[in-house]
Amino acid sequence: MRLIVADCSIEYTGRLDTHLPRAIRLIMVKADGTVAVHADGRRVQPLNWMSSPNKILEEDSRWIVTNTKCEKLTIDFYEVLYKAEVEMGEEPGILKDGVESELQRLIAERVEILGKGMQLIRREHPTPIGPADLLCRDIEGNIVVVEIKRRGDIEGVEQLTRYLAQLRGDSRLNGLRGILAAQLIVPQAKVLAATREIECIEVDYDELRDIKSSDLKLF
Amino acid sequence: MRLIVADCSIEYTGRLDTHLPRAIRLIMVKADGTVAVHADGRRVQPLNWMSSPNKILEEDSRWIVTNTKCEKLTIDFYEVLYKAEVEMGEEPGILKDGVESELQRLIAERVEILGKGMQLIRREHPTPIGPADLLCRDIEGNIVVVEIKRRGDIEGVEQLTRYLAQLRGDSRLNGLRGILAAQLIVPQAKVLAATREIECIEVDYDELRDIKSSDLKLF
DNA sequence: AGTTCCATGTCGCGG
DNA sequence: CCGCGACGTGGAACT
Repeated sequence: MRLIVADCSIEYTGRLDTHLPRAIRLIMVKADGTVAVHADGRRVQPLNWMSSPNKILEEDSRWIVTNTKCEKLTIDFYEVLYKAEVEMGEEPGILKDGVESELQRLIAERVEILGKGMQLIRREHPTPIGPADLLCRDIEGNIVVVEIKRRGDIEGVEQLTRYLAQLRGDSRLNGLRGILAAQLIVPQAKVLAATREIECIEVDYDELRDIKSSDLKLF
Repeated sequence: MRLIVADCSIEYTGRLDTHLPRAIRLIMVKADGTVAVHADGRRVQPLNWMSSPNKILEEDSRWIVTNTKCEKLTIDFYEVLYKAEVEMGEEPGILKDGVESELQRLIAERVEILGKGMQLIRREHPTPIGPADLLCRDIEGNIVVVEIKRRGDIEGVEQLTRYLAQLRGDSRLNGLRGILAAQLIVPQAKVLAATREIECIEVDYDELRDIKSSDLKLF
């Protein structure tokens, strides 16, 4: 990784056009050629960037970074204040715990928490408007569409409603109903869900993990 | 801004939990205390971060960054390879050209592309749930709500649906209908829009600009 | 402070 | 490579 602190002005042309007036900024060049420009302000994100794969043309006082999608980043240098090059090696990667995909996996492995006798048919059931998280069959043989969210809000209810409307066009799916499962379901979502006969189930993440691990111990 | 390149491992606990195994990374501390951790990989975004306002407790080989929302970032240092502190001054700010607001302006000046005889009533028509992009009157005298997006997806259809539902409560607006206008409209959005009798219109940005400029030449 | 909505969203996964 | 959806979405504008 190369780090350059410089007095510079910058133009970007591509998905839109941007201009950064002359000022001091940090320019980060990653091992793969990714370029990011950071100011010292409150922003976490860079002001400008160019993802790899790209090409960096370095002239005396001007860099021109281009990619195949006709995007162009032009950096004009007035003065370079600091420069450093560091070998950083491979990034082993970030481990995340508590995201939706994990919640979905945990629930899919323990669908009984959604109702006695509930059986998983499939995950990511495809529909023309996107995949439904879980498709299950309840103890009475009805098909149940399950939408899983870390935080259940109105958007989650809307999403599930769309899947239900779509799947109700499929005559095989009689007695179709929906369940919104989330760690937390906001009151507004519960109210909206009630008007659409969608069941709301709040699941405890840690408890869920315990159920799963005790389950694994049994077999 | 402080720049630190170090062999470190990092934990984040807050909205979720993350773990970064020991490796060499860049730690950026901005003037206001914002902390960002970058690897040398393809990512433009930091692996971990803590926005200001926050508190940084610096011990010998461990930093603990906390904020008022009970988020915590813990950095364990094994070796510091590079350290720098730079004064960068004020960021004058980035100027952007070609974002949705501009697309809205272009369409507002040429609403006939949305239908023969279409007339603009107003931009940013206020509703209790946010402003509708354009309010128009079609050749038959019906009110048309227009939602403008650079990319039209399901969320855009939902947004427009909410405005329509809201405005249909207003009895003056008989024959109300909706148009989703975007540079690109994804198939799923078209499917959903069709079920709600929302018209989808794809507009070409450059063409739109040409129409506008030729329009200007005429007068 | 709370809400809404845009974004060069970015990122990762699956087809 | 594209399509799709989550994201610690971030960030700005407005109430």
